[in-house]
Amino acid sequence: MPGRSGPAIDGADEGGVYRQEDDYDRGMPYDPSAYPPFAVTVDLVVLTVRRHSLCALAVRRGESPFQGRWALPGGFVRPDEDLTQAAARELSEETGLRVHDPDVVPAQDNGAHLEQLATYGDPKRDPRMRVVSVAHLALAPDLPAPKAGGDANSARWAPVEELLRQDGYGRDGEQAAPLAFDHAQILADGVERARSKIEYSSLATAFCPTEFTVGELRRVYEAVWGVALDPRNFHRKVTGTPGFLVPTGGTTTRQGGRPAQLFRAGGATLLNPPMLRPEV
Amino acid sequence: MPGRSGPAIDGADEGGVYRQEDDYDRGMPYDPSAYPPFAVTVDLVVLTVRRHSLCALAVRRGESPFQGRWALPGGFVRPDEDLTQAAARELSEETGLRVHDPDVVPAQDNGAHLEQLATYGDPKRDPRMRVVSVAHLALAPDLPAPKAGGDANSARWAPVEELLRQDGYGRDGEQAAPLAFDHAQILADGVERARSKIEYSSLATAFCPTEFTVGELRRVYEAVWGVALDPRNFHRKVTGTPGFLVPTGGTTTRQGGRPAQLFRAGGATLLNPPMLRPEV
DNA sequence: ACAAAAGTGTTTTGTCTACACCCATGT
DNA sequence: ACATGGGTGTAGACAAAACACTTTTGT
Repeated sequence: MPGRSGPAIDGADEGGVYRQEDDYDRGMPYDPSAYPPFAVTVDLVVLTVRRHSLCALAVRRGESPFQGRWALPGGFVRPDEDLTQAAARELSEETGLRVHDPDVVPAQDNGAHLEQLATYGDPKRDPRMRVVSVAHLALAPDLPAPKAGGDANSARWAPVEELLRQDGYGRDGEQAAPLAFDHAQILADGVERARSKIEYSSLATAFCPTEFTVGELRRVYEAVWGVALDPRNFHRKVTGTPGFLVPTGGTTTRQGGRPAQLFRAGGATLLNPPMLRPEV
Repeated sequence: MPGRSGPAIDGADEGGVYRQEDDYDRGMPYDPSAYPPFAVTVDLVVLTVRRHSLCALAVRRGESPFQGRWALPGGFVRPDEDLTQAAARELSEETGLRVHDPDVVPAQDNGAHLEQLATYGDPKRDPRMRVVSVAHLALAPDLPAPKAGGDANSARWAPVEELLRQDGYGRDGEQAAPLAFDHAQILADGVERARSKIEYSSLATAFCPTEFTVGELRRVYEAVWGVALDPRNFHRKVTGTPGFLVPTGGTTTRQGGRPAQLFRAGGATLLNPPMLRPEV
């Protein structure tokens, strides 16, 4: 057992405050002074598709550190709630979205998809204290407008390339300074997760309203992947994948042209065969 | 903003101890009494392939709660270390394995693969206190024998089906009681991650020694997936996938039969085309 | 009439599967 | 000689890409 001097009580050289045992779960009693105090938060990567581009929800920081910079929405986990509950609460507070109930299949309640993304715990990621943040990924259909704290200037949907760009300025002169903390990394990880997951799952429907056309679903894939897809092959593939889409019987011409069939998300969550992302 | 009364200071009804703001990162100063105290740990799902079956490392708990039950190895995150560092330290302490340096490609240092799995934070998952555990997944080649704390009876490699079985007994009369805490769920998630990830990545080589044959790699896939694969097609596929395997020039007859070429892991991490897992 | 978007059919090209068959060693 | 695992060839099933072509609306 390399680097292990004995069966406990390491870390005394950091001030003797914490007992950092290797084997906490072999029987440490509850003693608040016996473990290092961490703050645990949830941060949210909320993605949607607006005007043919993949956008994320960003909130403006009002105070130091990173005052005035954009950040991902997030907040503390409360003592009595699960991580997923905390993320769902934050999501609801920021967007008014309810989270889709996994027991209700297919997802026809217009709720958002929410899943855990990854956890970020670099000791220096927050200069104020040790914060471990459990990032979550939420996918939502296009929403009216962000309404954060009543302050219209404090939250917005921004294209992810703009939020991840470290140089230059955004579309309307918005300064494109890097996101606060390690949120650029979190956002990049969330986008990558979404990009890969719509390949082999029916997740792309989470970006669509309850009823949608094949063309609208295709524009979701095109926006998330940043590629152009052949409408004919896409149509054949998506309607031929069992359980992906169920026709509602209705049609719409809201996209112009010939009336298109309306579909709802089917019960399938895993697509077989998968949607293939074109090569680079 | 449904359910939101104002721009902060919720949670006072839980005793007024913590300020559970929605927007901690908009400027809360460091005040230890201002956030709920969480313990943060890492738990490890360490997988290997032994005797044609997928095995995980389990340690015996010496004290309450769950005294005498098997659990996953784990421990506290120290105040000055990253989550990955904590997991690598625990892995080294439990197995002596070094973690493969991601800068050294291909992985020829016999190090283990280590990645973050998911985070578990149910308020009741540990009866003693609020513990948020960041689980990690480690994949290792077959190892001599576990050496945990010098006590040979306190750690073992066990087939994952045995550890996940909630009824009956193990192979050598070992009681198959459920794993402690929520570790059965964590193990199941880790196994599922490994099973899906060897499909589209070169991760399966992490179960092999530095040099290995195509047959040995095939037996890894068979053990992890629990299926039989056609040796001829597997050989063609795996040697035909660019960057997956690099021949070393040597041969071996350690499996009997005709001498087989030896390979090292190639630089590729993502396999294209992927290895296809046979249908159920 | 024309543009625009929705769908269908067909050809070509490639990959997966199944299995016949040969190769090189140990006993 | 024969068992054992390693490796190649090949034919049929199947899926994907490319694209010609028809359908149904709005203007």
